[in-house]
Amino acid sequence: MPPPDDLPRNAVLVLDFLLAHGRPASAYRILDALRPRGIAAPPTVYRALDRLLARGLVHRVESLNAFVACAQPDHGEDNGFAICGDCGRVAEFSGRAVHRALGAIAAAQGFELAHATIELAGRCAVCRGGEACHG
Amino acid sequence: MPPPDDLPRNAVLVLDFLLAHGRPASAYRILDALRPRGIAAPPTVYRALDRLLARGLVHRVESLNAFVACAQPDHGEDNGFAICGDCGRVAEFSGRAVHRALGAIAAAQGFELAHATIELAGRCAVCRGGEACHG
DNA sequence: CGCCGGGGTGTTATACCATAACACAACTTG
DNA sequence: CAAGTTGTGTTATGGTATAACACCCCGGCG
Repeated sequence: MPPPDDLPRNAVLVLDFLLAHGRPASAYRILDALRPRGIAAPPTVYRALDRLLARGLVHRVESLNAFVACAQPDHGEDNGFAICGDCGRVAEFSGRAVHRALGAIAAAQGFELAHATIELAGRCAVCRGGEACHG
Repeated sequence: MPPPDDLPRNAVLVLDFLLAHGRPASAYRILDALRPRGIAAPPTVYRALDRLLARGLVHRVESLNAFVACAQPDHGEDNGFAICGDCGRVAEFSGRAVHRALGAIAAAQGFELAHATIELAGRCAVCRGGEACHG
């Protein structure tokens, strides 16, 4: 199931930008960044994001309405993000253990779990260290 | 810290609607419902929601960009929602155990956890039962 | 009384997030 | 070539959220 590297041109542009960006970016932020590279309208960005999401190369961060490149495309479906309120970076963790626990909670209510969204807000180790974080 | 019942008029209108509605509603959905009651513009709804969120009487469902009344305002900060993809209802669970686990995961990365967002997508027991769920 | 201040509200305008709908070019397959 | 599929470009629109400003009500206080 993992991604064969036959991505269309626009998807590559978007993925490269997100990887370089190193933190979540909104679709319109991506659009602005890629205008010089020939991307002119929102649907182009969203189409590229759809492909990348489908392959697990990018994740959506619900609480930010934003998207982030996945550093390790080999993990499962259910990921968590620790979102630093100071610098905006996210640390991703593959929440398999958490997922199991949540699956049990859901099952106890007769709920059939398809996908879990787990997002942690707080401050990352760098920002806690006292340094301003402008990276 | 729990809510003394001195809510402003508009907050009461919004909360009553959400309680009656029984599932998440977007701010604009709320606005439409309350237009006959004299609410005319988005900021009015968002102000009421801000109050209700601050008191824990309402929760935001990130993955739906929507809001839902909290049936048991006595639980903690970190809640989970099990969101049925068929009928749109959510079951809320107070994820204290989950929160502890997530806190440990975050701490292992030096992350200071302020708030956890946990949302499960899937199908609820009613909809799994085969009945169409139009409630 | 006259003044001030704060909270809640109303209103307009605007920014940001996301997608529908249609047209077109490139490619491949029969 | 005709037909189908995939990626793309473009326009227009709908849904979500907030900034900025004006107003009213009410309570305190000189």
